[in-house]
Amino acid sequence: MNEAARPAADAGDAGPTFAPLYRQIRTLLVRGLQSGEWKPGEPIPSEVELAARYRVSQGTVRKAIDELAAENLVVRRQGRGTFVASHREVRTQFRFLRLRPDEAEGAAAASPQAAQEGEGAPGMVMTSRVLECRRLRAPSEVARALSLRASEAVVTIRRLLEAGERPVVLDEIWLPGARFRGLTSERLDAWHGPLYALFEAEFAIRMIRATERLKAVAADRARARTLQAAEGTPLLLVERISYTYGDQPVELRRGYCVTDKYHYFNALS
Amino acid sequence: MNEAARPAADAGDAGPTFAPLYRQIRTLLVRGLQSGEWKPGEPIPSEVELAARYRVSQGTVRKAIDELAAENLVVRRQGRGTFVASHREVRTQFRFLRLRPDEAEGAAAASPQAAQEGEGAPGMVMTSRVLECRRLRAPSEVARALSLRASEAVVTIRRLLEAGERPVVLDEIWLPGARFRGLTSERLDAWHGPLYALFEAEFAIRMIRATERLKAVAADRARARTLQAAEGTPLLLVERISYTYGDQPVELRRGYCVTDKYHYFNALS
DNA sequence: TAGTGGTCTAGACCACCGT
DNA sequence: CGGTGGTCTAGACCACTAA
Repeated sequence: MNEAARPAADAGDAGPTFAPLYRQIRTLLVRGLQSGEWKPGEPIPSEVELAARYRVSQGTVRKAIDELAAENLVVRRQGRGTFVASHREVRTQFRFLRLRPDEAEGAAAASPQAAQEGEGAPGMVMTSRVLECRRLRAPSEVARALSLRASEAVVTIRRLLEAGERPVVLDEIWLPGARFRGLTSERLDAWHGPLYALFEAEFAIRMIRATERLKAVAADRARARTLQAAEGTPLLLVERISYTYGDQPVELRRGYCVTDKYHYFNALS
Repeated sequence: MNEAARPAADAGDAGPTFAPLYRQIRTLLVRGLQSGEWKPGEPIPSEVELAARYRVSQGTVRKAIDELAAENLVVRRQGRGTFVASHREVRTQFRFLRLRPDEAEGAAAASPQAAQEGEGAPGMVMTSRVLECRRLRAPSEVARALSLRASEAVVTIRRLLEAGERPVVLDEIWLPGARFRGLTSERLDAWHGPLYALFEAEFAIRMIRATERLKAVAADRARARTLQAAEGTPLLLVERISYTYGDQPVELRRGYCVTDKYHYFNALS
């Protein structure tokens, strides 16, 4: 690929976009992920193989993959290959769960380096209890967040995260109904593990990034009761929108957290 | 540098550490930043010059600088050079301020791509009012957070961030006294701009990363008054520890935020 | 125009992994 | 052992910036 027509990959054609070669390759790789050509947990072709396929040097493929790895779309494993990231693997399982117990941070405090990465959730043994799961027409505000037409079908889930007997988080979740056909209370009860792993395994939807807005709010009567807290207790409200490939919003989630013994962790760099 | 003794830079010697060449170069560059050889806002030597100095290829220097750029220690500017990052520049000024007004997110919501980066704080015109600045012996808990000996000298600052007439954040800050000699209330009043820019300009201390723990708490009597809110109002407590080069903690800050019209923004990826 | 970072290539060798 | 990602080099050309 170094004679003519540089700014357009000769395989597939990434559209009339002018971008460095490695970005075009990146786009092609993302398409492969999005289309399911390579599934979560599976390896993608080796660098030399991809270089041959796209008629570019290995270095160029490498730079494309570097970006995907930086965005956690893919995981490199020396000597083995490059694998499609999955919420089913322990390593990345709790990537989006930032709530941690206040104590047990001894290690983190001692080595700030380790705390910097949002890695792992030590001793985070929380059990999930589904309170409700039903289908309804999207409230306008939910429809807006999920880029749906007004009153399109959505699935809503309410569930409680508990540490031992102690309720910690009340999640209220909305999902586009069209993408989550067959999601029922029974299906949820039968699943043990992170929700995102279920979505990935059963509905072929992988969350790749999210934005969150945090506020402190007072617990209303109902939520206070299910969280076994006093009405008016300050709760940490975490409003999240999660996106799949192509920046498509596929989840709106509001988590109400009791933060007397837990905190939301974040690293700025 | 390709005949002998690969795993040790021949200039300076980064210690008995075995690491890829580019990491050793990276270490040397960080030392240059830390020692003040290159100051915030100034350019570091060009890639070819550094390659010559350290006797490595330009590609190796490049990879080292890539990492520094990814960590925001340095900023690349095509055609001009690579510059030491500074809190005085508009681009990176509010890198650590995650509080945003609820509305005015139209743009961010429309293009999630833009919202992903913590870039900029649109229309964030908050004025700072210093309520208190004095020196005292560190409470044990503060000493621990800042890695100081018990009851060593610290400076404490209390200040209010206001949007118009409306108090939004009450900050309680602790700094190691030894590093901040001459920091007084007058000095703070005379400064207009971010605190971190002042620290950088007057005390040669650059914050490069931070960790935060967020909780929802009820406003006590005193804080409720200074925030012009009712006692018991839910406040978002942001407890931050900031670090300079070498992972040295140099600031403990507790921010109490009124989040009825503002929220804390975060992007997960 | 000269100097800077940005892209792309080709090839060498190393470290790690599974068989 | 062969295959994979990881490092390092050398050189070419491009895009941008400033004088």
